[in-house]
Amino acid sequence: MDKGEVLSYKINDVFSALADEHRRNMLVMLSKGSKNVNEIASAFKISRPAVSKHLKILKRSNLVAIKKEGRNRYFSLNPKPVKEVFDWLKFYDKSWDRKLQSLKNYLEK
Amino acid sequence: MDKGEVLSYKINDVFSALADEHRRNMLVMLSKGSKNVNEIASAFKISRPAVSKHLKILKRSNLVAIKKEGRNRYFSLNPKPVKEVFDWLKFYDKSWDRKLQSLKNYLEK
DNA sequence: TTGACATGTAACCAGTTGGTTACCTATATT
DNA sequence: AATATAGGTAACCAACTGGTTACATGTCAA
Repeated sequence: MDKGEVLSYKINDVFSALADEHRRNMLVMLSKGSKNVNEIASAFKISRPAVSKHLKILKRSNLVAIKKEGRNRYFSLNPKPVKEVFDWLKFYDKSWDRKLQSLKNYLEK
Repeated sequence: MDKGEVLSYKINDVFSALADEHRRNMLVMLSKGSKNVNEIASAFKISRPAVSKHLKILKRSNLVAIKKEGRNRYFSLNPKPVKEVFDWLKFYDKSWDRKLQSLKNYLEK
């Protein structure tokens, strides 16, 4: 019912795309270089059409880009939507700089 | 089918909890102080039971904590799961420090 | 103790998700 | 031209979501 604000346009799609283990693992795969559908599918136990559906959802959220080459479709990572996620999450602390610092400490621990 | 890894336990719930505009707005509300169900519900156009459902999902993801006081239930923000989200997202860039810096620049722009 | 208030739960509905198998199209290969 | 390969689409199913209204429970107040 709620159509969302201008700034957070499509951020729903980004969050729900990330809310699945298979899709997150696909993104991790793609972070090591672009791959075609069969290369991606062979790394998972689900069927290839199921993988196609996941890739469609990742495409919808703009987390991946597609380049056609003959009969292959190469998927690659698009980091831009992640910025939106970070941008939204900053509400969690008004002193954003301090947050980044404590987060950095946390990750380095 | 996939049960998830130890480190990302429940992170699915965090992402899907964040994948709804109403729930994100509830979190923003709570970032300004704890509130009971009616205070939260009165800020939205949906019914109170619908708000209860959203709060249940936020509770499941551990993004909020509940304190009972008489017949009121006060909801407050729990920032811990957000760290898991940041932790997961760091795969996006091996040079995490640089990422934080460019992100900081982006947000300050 | 009677009633009002705060909140959760049940039953229902329509739409979406994540999986399957079967089939179609397009591009290579021989 | 015939066949193999890459990948999308359709039809189906069970489970979950997000909303509703109606009802139940627990606590405060007159």
